Amino acid sequence: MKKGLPEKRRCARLASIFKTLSHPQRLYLLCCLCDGESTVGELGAACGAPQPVVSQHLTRMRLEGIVASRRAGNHVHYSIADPHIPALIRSMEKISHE
Amino acid sequence: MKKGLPEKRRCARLASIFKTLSHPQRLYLLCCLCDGESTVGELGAACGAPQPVVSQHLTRMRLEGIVASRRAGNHVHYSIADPHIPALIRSMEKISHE
DNA sequence: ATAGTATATTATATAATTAGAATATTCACA
DNA sequence: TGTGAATATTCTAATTATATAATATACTAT
Repeated sequence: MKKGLPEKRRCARLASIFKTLSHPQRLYLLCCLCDGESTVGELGAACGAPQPVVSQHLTRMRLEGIVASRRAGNHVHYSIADPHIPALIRSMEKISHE
Repeated sequence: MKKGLPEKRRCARLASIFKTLSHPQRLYLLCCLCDGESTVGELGAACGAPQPVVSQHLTRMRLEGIVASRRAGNHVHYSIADPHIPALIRSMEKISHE
């Protein structure tokens, strides 16, 4: 047992974030949002998924605190909420280009 | 649709890695391994899980290419296989201390 | 060969996630 | 107020992940 290990409670929280990132479409949505905010419709077009599915994924990420939403008319704009996420995604993009 | 978005195939690969990281015990094991290689027994003691469970988690991470193993006598030493993982974990540790 | 220790595998029951379809809500505007 | 567009919610079936227990393998030393 070395120093500096995270507590197990904290591991559970971080694992939960990873779980939220562990779906290909959610990850793609997040990558899109790293370029700036988008509406649900734009995101759906970008990832080619049916609207309810996109909405479900966004809701899940919002509940996890990863993205935020604001309504403008009858569009809803989503954006990255946790400022550490883009760096995490950049770290991730260096991984195994196999 | 902006430039520089990862391909969907690549998102699937990266999401799979995230899924592997999305279990509290696996994440804890990885954090332990960031301090250097350890045997299955040491890891089991560190995270307080039964031996078969630890072994299952390690096998899964090995199949994903995240860790590697070498046998020495009847101990098996595990270590981080993908050199980008520690950076990914450090990025993650900056996230939401809630 | 036998016994003991360390690690790995398998089986199974349970729980969680996912896709897909249907429907509901919210808002703008005629 | 009523219609259409954008988004959200709910439900169900199918899939996948997990925990637990039992058992198997690999190696060392006697």
